[in-house]
Amino acid sequence: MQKSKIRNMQEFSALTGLSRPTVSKYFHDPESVRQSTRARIESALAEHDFRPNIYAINQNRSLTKNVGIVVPYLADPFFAELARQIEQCCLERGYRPTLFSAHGDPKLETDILDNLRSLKPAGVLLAPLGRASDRKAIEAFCADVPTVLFDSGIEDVGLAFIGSDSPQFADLMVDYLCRTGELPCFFEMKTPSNPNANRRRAGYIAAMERLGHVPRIVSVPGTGWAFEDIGWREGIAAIDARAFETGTVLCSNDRLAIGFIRACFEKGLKVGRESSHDIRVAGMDDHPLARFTCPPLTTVAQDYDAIARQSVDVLFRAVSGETVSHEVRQFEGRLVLRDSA
Amino acid sequence: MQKSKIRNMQEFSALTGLSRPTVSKYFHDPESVRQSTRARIESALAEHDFRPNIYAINQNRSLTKNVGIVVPYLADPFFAELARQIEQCCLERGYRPTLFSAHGDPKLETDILDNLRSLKPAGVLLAPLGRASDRKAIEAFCADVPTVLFDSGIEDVGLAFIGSDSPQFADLMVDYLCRTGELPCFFEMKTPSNPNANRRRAGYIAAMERLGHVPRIVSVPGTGWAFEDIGWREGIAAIDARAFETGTVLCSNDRLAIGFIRACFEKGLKVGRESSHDIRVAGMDDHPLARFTCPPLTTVAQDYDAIARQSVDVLFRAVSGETVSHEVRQFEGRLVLRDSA
DNA sequence: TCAAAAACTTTGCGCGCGCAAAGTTTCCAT
DNA sequence: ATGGAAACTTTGCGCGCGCAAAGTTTTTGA
Repeated sequence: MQKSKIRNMQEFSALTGLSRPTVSKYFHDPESVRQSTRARIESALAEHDFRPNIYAINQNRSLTKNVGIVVPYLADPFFAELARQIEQCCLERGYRPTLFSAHGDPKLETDILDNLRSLKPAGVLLAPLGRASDRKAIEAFCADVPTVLFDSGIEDVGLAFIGSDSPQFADLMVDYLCRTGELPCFFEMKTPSNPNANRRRAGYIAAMERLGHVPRIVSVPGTGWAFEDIGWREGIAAIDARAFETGTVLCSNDRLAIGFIRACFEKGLKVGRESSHDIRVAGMDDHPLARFTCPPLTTVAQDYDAIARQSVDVLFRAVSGETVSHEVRQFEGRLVLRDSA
Repeated sequence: MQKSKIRNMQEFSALTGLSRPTVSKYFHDPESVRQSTRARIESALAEHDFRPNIYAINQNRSLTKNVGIVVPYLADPFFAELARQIEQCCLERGYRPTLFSAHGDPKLETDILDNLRSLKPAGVLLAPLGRASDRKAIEAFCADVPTVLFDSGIEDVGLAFIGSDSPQFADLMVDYLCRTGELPCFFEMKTPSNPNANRRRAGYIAAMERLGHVPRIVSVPGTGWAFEDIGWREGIAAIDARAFETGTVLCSNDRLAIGFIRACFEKGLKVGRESSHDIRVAGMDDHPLARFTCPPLTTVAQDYDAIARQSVDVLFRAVSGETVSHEVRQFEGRLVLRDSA
């Protein structure tokens, strides 16, 4: 396999003695050419190591193997992990995923969608920013490109919405917390960046009322995606202000909880479920690091695997011609009992 | 701005009454066409909302605005954050970054590089997997495409290496720990995935010897990128085996430390620098979540911003014609004193 | 005012490849 | 052997756009 200056398929095909389209056919499916032809190509390949230009391929293909994956904030380990699993699913099925992060910026999200059109993707998996998203832009995009929304849905937009059953998450945890100790207060950002926060609050309220309790919500200021920081700073402020009427705090998500646990630590509040502890703290998501707080965080686990697998599944079913009516699939959460609550 | 079926620049230029190349010129630089021409294009644009296909552009451009960013494992918040900053730097300079993660897989890393050639990037910023990388593939790639290595270098490969001064990291922390308490043991993975681990161990050994102490290294088994998990499980095992000869543990990186702190918590060891505590724990990196352990983690901060900025800077200097001799820039770490040590 | 210079626009070709239709070879049953 | 289908290969054109050279218009200077 020597260094070579093969610039394109034409040049490569020349030194096999075959025509370019035949070689092209081989690259599309090695089995589709005669055995003798295949051997000639592969021996040439062994010496010259040519690879077709993937973007030129996709420019002309009627159906490409490209898949776009868009998440709102990739530096959030939750999305990083989910994106990773989705990428793997796509690769396993022989597709070419490309990952994009909106970095929390609606403008960037729209730009990404615009660029994605140029990629001519077979389909797109999109976790929208949520409230901040340019809804019209997303609708327009979904009308043009087969798109599955995941994590956060927009009513009747896209082929499907695959995510978690946010109210059920809250319900599950509220039920557990009420059964086992003091009633939970709900700790959240007043203007949350992540899109499921409102549904979680609603779920909390509904669950509390169902059990005959008065919801107690502590909404704190803060914008952006530095949730741990907000959980910490505003957690301290809330503790100082005696904002929590009970000794149990349900955080809107694990990252907030991670920050809040540090706040408790600093204020000398011992977190845990034993009666010797001062406060119980729970989160939601089963963030990759939720197992590593001290004490480890009790939370409701998102089914990463099911969301990834199902999203990819629905997308490829639709792409391969199956007519799919707008499907909504919200996986239930699983209570993960650790020591924090 | 009505929905339109403009498929390409030709169609678009037709309804402005101009030729396609003129419109192309406009998209390349709106100032480069006559004011009256520009007005015509922009009014047409207002009605039909056309955007050139970015991949078709890059197929033909002699110098594209594409930049490839490759990291070894994107679900690691350290790389996610570094990649995010690099992306921002590229965007600010009018380039189009595309992010790739090797997901810890050398084969995937090579595939990514091969695909990157098709993108015809102006340049690539690559944080290699390290020892696991296919060194030849990387060398060959760097010979063809202007590439800056960051985080982890390969001798004399690429335009430059921009990273951190790993030995200095260890030196800084060892010095601090020795000054303020018991001598530090070094806690690391025997076969680490992340590439700087060996240099950190070497730095630890050198620093200890410089200060006249005997290095004490605890190397634990474990593969892959679930460092917290390894730090936790193997941390417990090491504590049980009384592997640490002193009450101070310097972890090879923050993620390991996060796991190890949980191990301490479970074993009832109070982590902290006061004499009332049982053990001091320190890390390296200033991982995004290092501030949120309990107690917050004392560590050596990588200069994310400098690494991102400098990498992008060197790359674009080289891309814009400046001849750059292989530059190595290793930023010093900054001691971040928190409460864990 | 008018020719030369500058600024701008258009023509024609190429990038690397997919695709359909046309041409060729191979295979098999008769 | 032979005709015809099946399998395979080639021809010709198109994708959406950049680029250089050629053509056109506008600006400049004496």
